Parts: sequence; C-alpha cells; structure tokens
Amino acid sequence: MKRTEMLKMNYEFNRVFRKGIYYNTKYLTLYVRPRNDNRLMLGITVSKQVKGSVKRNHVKRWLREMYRATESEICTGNDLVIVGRFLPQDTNYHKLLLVWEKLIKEAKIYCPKTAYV
RNA sequence: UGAGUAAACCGGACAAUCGCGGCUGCAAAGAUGAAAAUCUGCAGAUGAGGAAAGUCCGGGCUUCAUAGGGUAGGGACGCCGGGUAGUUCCCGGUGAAGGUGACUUUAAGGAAAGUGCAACAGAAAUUAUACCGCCGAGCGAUCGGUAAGGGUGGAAUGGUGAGGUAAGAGCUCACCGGCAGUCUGGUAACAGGCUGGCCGUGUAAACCCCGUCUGAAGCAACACCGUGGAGAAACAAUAGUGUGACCCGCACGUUUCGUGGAGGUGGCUUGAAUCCGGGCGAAAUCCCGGAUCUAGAUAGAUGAUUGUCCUCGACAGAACCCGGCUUACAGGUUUACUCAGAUU
Repeated sequence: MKRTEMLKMNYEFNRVFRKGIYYNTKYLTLYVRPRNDNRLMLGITVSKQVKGSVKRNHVKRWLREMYRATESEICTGNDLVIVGRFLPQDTNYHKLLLVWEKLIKEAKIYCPKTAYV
C-alpha cells in the first residue's frame, strides 16, 4: 500500500487555503485544490479553538486515522487540507467519521474503488 | 475505631489486528543515480510527564561586548551553620507567631544617621500635650501640682503588687519586660546568670542607611552547504557547454572568487545521567564499586477497532540540555507520628 504523502511547507498550505474550494461543517472544514499531476496530498491542521495541546494532538490523530481509513476511495490529483474546528466534549472518532464521509461526497472527490480495479 | 499531621511512591492493566517516528540489521526485487547513497520492502527492539506546563530563578552551551582594577548609578538579595556547579534552592538550628498535640508559618539587617507618613476619633500620634477627673490655694473667677482612674484609637510615654504622698508619679522596693556592661555555654544565630539602671510609639511589602552579589542576548543562539539573484576577476571568438553514438542543426558566453534569500545539514542528546550495592553524616549532600544506554520529531511521531477485568481513569504532550521553585491534578498505596475513645 502506498504511503500517504503529506503537505509540508507553509507555502503549500497557503496555496490551498487561497486557491482551493472549501466545504464547511460544524466540526470540520475541507479545502480542496486540484493538482497538475496525479498525486494525492494531505495536510492536517487544528484550530486553536480546541484548547490545550493534548486535545489538539488527539484531534489531529483522529483526522489522520479517518483519512487513512478512506484514502483508497478519494480521487487522486488533489491537494486536501482538513481543519479541525471547535469540538463539543462528547465528540468521538465515530461521529467524526460520519461527518467526514458526508463531506467527501459533497466535495465530489469520492471515487469508489473502480478507479483502482 | 474515629479525627488529623508529615514524608515517599503510583498515575488504568492485559491480549489481538491495522497504522506512525527515528534507530539497527537483512535483502538485493523495483525506482532515481556515474558512484556513494536515497526511497520502497522485510525483520527486530524502542518511542512523552510528575508536573513534559508557567517561563519565575540558577547554571551548562553559543554569539556579541570587554586590557586589568575601582567608583557612581541601576537591579537582586538580607537570622545562623552546613550542602551544592550555583541560587532567592535544599538540610539542620535560633528567634517570633499559631495549634491540646504530631506539627505548621515566617522578605527575620538597621527606627540610637537623616527625611517622611500615621485617615477618622481623641486633650494629645513625637523634642507634643491635659477633655472629664484627683489634690492644694482662693469667697469666687482662676492659679498651681498630677498622670492613678475614665474616655478615643490598630498603637498613648514599661506591666503587676507593695511602700510612699496633699493627690500622684520608677519617687523607692520585689518579680516580669526592655536597655547597657560582664560572665558561662554554643562554630554561630542565640540562650542562661550576675551587676547597673528605669530607658518616649508604629511603619524600612515608605524614601533611605549598612553588608553581599551583579556585562548583554538567546537553539528562531550559532556553525556549515547553498540551484536562483546582486558583485568582482580571468579567459575565449573556426573556441567552450547542453542536446546526440557521430556530423549538421538548434540553444547558451564560460570558469573562478565571493555575498548569501528560499531550502537543507549539523547543533540534537553520554548527562552535575539512571539503576543496584556499600560507606561518612543528624540531614541535605558527598564518596567508592558494578551495571545500563533510556524519544530526538520539524505541518512536528503514541492512534483506531475488538475483547476481558477493576476502584471506570484527573491534570495534561518533549522541541538545546540540566538543577530548583510555582501552579494544575480523579483516584490509590506505603511508612512514621499525634489527639480522642474502646478493650486488655
């Protein structure tokens, strides 16, 4: 299985924020920007509305795990940035996963496995 | 048994599957490359805290400044002894305050160098003073003596008792307090004794005085590499470089020095280290011997799922590294001690 490619530099993030299309929900914001090549790159960031570095880190891990679970169903050729926003106390991984699945369909980057087979 | 004091420690556990960081080893299958190597692959062990936090002190380390020394100014600290690389930290002790007690708290030098302040109340808040009183003189107005008592205040000119007196007063005496001198004990802070003598408030977390210490900035420090770009020098015109097997053709001046933006590499984990054993000491700490290597990321690694168990899980995430302080914290364990009660 292919390793997830991460966005690293600050300018890469800024490029996606400025030129990408964003899809907003209560818990997450997704920025999408098409790429010239066929790679799929991911950036994860969490808003400071989530207090405390422990909680922020935890949300980041959820987002990464969530992406990993659905990576094979996402269209290639895009830069994605997922932003974690304010989360109520009873949030857990499963709730986030449901939100995420809705979000990728809405953003029209949901490509079921046919692309790979 | 109940209530409490002090110290030390732990900070959900186990199993399975998938996933992540750097490390070590293997493999040579795939990709890049001239090579070294890098990525991918497989295996292995390993991977956040007691506060990682606040960034409040003290260092190491680095750069800048600086011949050496002193003074002023600024800042910090302030009972004594010991510990330490060092501190405002730690340990032990002294004084003071609190608690029945175990024990706790303590910015604890100087008010006899000087200045300031002390609201309201009160007669009076410091080279001051007499409101109600008390006593004496006087018919009285008033004058003189006094600071026991009342009253004000956070604080009122040592306190209690006796003598003394017109009434009173350290005026005198005893004890207590405080001051000065001296002796004894203690390394010292200080404690105790003796003698003299009766001494005018508090505030230095007000200025100040005395003593001690004191360059500045921080890993985004700093060192190295550095496509591009700015600069300098040298060389060349049938040359050189790239493309290519070669020629033609096409494109471009080339090389060196050097400054350094983006970016990269180092700094980056072996250290006042951890564990075990022994020793000096009342303790902090120190000494000796043995063993171990225990995160090193850079959009920043610990997560998800399932199952079992319990007390049902708090505060909370390394970012150069140590020592200390402070603050946050569900619940639990151990040891020592105190008070009250019960039983023997």
